[in-house]
Amino acid sequence: MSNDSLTAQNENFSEWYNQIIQKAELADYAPVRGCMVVRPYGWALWENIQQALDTRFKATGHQNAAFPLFIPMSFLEKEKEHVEGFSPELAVVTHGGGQELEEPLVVRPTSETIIGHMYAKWIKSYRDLPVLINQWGNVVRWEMRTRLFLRTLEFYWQEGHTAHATAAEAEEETLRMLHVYEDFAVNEAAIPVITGMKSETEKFAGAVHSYTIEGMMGDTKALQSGTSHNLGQNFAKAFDIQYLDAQNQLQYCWTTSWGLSTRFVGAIIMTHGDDQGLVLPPRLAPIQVVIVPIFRNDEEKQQVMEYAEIVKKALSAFRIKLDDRFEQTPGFKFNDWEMRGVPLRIEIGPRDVADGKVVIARRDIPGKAGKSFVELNALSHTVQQLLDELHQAMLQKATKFRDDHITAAATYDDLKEAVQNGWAYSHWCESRECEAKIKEDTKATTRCIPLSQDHSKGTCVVCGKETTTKAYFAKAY
RNA sequence: CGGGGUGUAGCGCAGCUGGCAGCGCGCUGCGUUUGGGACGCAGAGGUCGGCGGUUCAAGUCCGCCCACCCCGACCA
Repeated sequence: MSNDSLTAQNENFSEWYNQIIQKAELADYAPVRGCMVVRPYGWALWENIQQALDTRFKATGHQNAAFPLFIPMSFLEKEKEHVEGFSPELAVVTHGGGQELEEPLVVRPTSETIIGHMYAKWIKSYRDLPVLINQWGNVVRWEMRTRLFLRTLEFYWQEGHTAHATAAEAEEETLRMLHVYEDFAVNEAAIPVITGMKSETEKFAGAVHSYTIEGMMGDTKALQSGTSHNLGQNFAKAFDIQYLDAQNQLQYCWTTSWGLSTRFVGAIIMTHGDDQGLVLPPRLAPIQVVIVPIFRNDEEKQQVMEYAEIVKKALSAFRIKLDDRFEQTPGFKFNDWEMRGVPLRIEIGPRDVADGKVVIARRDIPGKAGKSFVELNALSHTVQQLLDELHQAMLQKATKFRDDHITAAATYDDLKEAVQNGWAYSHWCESRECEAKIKEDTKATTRCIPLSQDHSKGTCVVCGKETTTKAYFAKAY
């Protein structure tokens, strides 16, 4: 909307991020501290994320359902680690209908407890298992410091909750959904992520262990972009989720939970954005192709608009918008749509009408270099091809950026240096003490113990103890 | 909760030793424009964060309060 220059550079990254969100009209601040208003353009992006995930959930046998926003306080208190983890950030309702409530209600920070309570009623036999349910909804966590999309008091997400007959099945499910998130991130959002396990200190409150997809943002900080938890029998025991097995023996279930939130919108912004603004991954972009008509007089306007309608029809398989704002100049629109991250722009002027062609400009390649002429009859095919190329190019660029900023740090000095502007990948003895020392000295935390690693022998980067485990260390959002 | 900062038009800001409330962008109307952020003319838009004090006179000086932002602590 204005010609203020933006720079996606380290010292300005935070400012850049906020400006992009405002200017691209993704979200706005609500009149309540820490609360976010998601605007239509931002919500359209979220809806595409929802759809991409939902398709994958259905394909893996999950069903959607809805559980209440309010949870009795006593439910939260049933799982010890869970309540300890969440109590500082709970919003509590004490009054309803003008009267004080007998028992305070918690606005759900997550739904393990109430869903666990229901599962206990629903599950009686091994024949009832597995239960595979997902919920789309909103949750509230009273965070001290907030950032749009990344950490807000209220956020939108999906939370999957499953119950299984055996530990092995639960673990299988936990990893299956982790890989669903990985597949989504890579193949829909063009965000390369590292899949791994969270350390004991970083895991979900109440989980046996937690997995994460970890992404590197444009300022090299890490973002936990989705998580999958193996809850073991912790919640089954707290909520009496039991079943009779084939030998008529009463058994506790094994449960999992997994979630991905509107935080992922922040991941998209911070992974792909550039000095011009947003760059949206083609498969999730609310508008994949925008048509900008160019004309000088009424006669040209009529010709160009007629032609533009034909082009629009030819591309009806895509999410397409014809920018018919006559009061704005083409140059303005070019910049406007670039800022909003639209992957492809089609320019149609009198010359193109005469030639039976259009100009297509790629968002990821600035200026003339990203423009090409395309014949009308090859248009649909070319657009599909370009969208795919764009996706691949964005994935490659982000992958290269990430790999260029990961250092295999063998010594503690190397690690301290590496986490200043990137991630360190180092041997670690898995002790809380060494983890805490790194955090104390550098503000970097263990991001994850990656699933794929060679388990070569080495010594802990902090204490020197022998280990075959490596982990990523980085500053994080 | 600690440290720092900012509150003046929708947004971004200027406003000095107190003296008629301003600028840029945006917005409305008309006209000319339109292949990389157009231009002219005419307009609309204000509880200067709030309360109190000093003064002939306060956006400006003093006191208190409030809100928001940034950096910490804390956390997805």
